[in-house]
Amino acid sequence: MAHLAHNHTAEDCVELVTIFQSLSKEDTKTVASLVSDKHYQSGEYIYQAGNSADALTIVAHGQAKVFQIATNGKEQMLRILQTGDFDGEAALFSNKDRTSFAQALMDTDVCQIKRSDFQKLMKTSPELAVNMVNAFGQRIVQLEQQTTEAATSSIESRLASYLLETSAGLKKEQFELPLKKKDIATYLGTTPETISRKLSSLAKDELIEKKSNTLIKILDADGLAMVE
Amino acid sequence: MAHLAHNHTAEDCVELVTIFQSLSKEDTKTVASLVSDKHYQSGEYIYQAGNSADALTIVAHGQAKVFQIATNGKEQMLRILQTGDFDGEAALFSNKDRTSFAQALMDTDVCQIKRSDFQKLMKTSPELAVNMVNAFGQRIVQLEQQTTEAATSSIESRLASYLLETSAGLKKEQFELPLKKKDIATYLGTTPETISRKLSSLAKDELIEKKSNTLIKILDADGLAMVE
DNA sequence: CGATGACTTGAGCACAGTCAAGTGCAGTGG
DNA sequence: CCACTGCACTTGACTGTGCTCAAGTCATCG
Repeated sequence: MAHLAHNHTAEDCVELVTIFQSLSKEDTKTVASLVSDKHYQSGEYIYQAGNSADALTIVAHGQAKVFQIATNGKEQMLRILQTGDFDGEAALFSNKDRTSFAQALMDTDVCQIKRSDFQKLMKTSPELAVNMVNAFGQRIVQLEQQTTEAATSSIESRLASYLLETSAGLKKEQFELPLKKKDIATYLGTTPETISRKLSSLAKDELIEKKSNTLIKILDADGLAMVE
Repeated sequence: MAHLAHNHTAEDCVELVTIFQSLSKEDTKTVASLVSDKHYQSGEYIYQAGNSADALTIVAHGQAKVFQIATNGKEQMLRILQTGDFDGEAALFSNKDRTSFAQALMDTDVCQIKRSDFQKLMKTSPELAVNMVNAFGQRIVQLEQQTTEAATSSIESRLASYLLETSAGLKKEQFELPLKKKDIATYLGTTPETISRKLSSLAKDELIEKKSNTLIKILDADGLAMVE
């Protein structure tokens, strides 16, 4: 299945990803022809630290987590890739090894473009290059905010923000937590025990309601935003 | 002085900055003609949050700190701009307002290129665009590491890493701290008091020597790297 | 020489991490 | 159909890191 030009998933990828939007029809075709696609089952690794980072990875369908292992062995989640998201910061600028892991959280289709192909493409399509710079810029702003929030806010506040973001992303006030508590914990730089306690605390303050173990309803969004 | 093409500082900027290296001679001239330069005294703000972010900022000579103010009012340092560094993640990809501040830490010369000029330039010079993507990629990797380290390591460990990085950057085992303790504190997400205590602690363990208030000598680099 | 700001040191406290025991649920096999 | 295993999660008790507040020292500069 992989490496077939113009197959269904490859076209999906090209259509899905913001950096490829606003490209000429011709460019779009070229991109599709360079894309290879692959399927991963829940729990499988899409790539691992130490792999040579030689491809841009696009999630065509599914969900994956990207994380690093700190020197002390602790896991730190960097981001969740949803359908349409892509990853390849490191992949595209050097021959260096990857420093992070990506793991499928459900059955997931991804597309990949080789670094060398992509760099060639950028040189011939200024549109694409500009889109790429813009996408990276947004990612940098988002990372800076994550860093700032992690360093200056309490866990409870970060958890509240996380719930608001998740709710906004799904456009629902009531939703299933898309991650295991363990994963939420590493995302927020804390432990599952603390997540559990803080969720109870937020529920006690009537800011959220715990419908079930994984089903959360937001009762007071403004209140959540003001958690210190 | 500002807005004069081909002036001395403008050429400095173009030569200094990695993203402009490996450009054709012609492109280099074009860049230089688009650059405006400005001088800031120690303590002056180069830009502030809320300003429209419409220019790429390059440090031609001097040093500046870039920081954000968290919602709870705490200051978080994002990075130090040294001679040759540039800043403009947000500046270059949208018309959005800035979310961060940049303040000169000494007398500092900066150059600026307007967002619109720069985007035009990228479309005509694929080389530049590729350089830009690569530079952003490196910044993203660095930010991800900063996030991971902040979330998973103790202050003492982060301080140790900071000292090692600073030492490596200056290529000296003995060096003046380039920042006030207050600034180091916000950089590492802590307080001046804690910095003071942890430095004493590292000195007691004979990993460093406090020659004076601001002069540090690294005694045991391997030991520092292993601080938990 | 006094004033200002940077830094240090100390005491008390709170947030959140660790460790440990227990609960609930899903999947497996008898 | 129920016991058993494994895993995610919860809850409790304890501890420690690092923050806050406050007082004191030191250095620089007018």
